[in-house]
Amino acid sequence: MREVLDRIGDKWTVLVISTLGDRALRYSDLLASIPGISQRMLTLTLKALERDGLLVRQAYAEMPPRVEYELTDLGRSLQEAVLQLAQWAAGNHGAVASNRALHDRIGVGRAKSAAGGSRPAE
Amino acid sequence: MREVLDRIGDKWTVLVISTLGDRALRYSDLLASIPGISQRMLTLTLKALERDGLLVRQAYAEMPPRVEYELTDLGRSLQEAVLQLAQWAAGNHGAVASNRALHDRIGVGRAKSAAGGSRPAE
DNA sequence: CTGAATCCCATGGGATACTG
DNA sequence: CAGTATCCCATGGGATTCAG
Repeated sequence: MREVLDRIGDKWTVLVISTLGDRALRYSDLLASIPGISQRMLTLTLKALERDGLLVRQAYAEMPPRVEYELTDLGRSLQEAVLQLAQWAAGNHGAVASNRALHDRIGVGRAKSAAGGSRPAE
Repeated sequence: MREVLDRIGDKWTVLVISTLGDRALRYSDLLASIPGISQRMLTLTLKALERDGLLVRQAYAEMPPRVEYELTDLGRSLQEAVLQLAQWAAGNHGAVASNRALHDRIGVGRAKSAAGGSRPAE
């Protein structure tokens, strides 16, 4: 459990995994598709993922050079689990937001049930 | 997607969520059940989770004081998604470890297939 | 285009001590 | 017991620059 967190706990890892669907993407594609990520973080994240066998790096000796990254079967299996979280987020971030707003407005103590705010969507 | 990560991306949040099963736990229980967490981090994490309606805090005016934390329905729905990850970790951390070992030993470039190392378990 | 290397600062988070 | 407050350092990570 602790191990998965040292792997997933890093947000960039999750973003790369979820961005990399079933298709292979180039370095520059990933850089553009993940808003806010820096070259440094993308490179480090890709290396770590390749090291763990979650994705493979394919370099083509062309001009200009082209490098593609693609999830392995192992990586895709992790992606599925990650997608569960994404779906949860999509379905419940509204409830979370309203709970937060209520909690902040009322102050600590009385935020018991925000009109179904604490009930999951899915 | 980015929002879920600012919530899940923090390892302590995930550990608290997964530790808090269907039962309510006291502050000291959580502190003991989550190896490595500090008082500070536990407190901050609990506050954030309560704020978002993922758990409720129940204080009993006794001596000595007792405070229990329990997941809300919303929190439990998130926990299910988190458990998917935990199961993935349990089933595949071996494959990840062998991939990593192979990658480190061989050096970059040739770690193609570690005897099924890149194939998911579940 | 795909990186590697360096600089440097913000913050995450541990240790410790104090309070209700 | 259940926190809160403070100190303080390690690291995460952005910006920038250089290289193949």
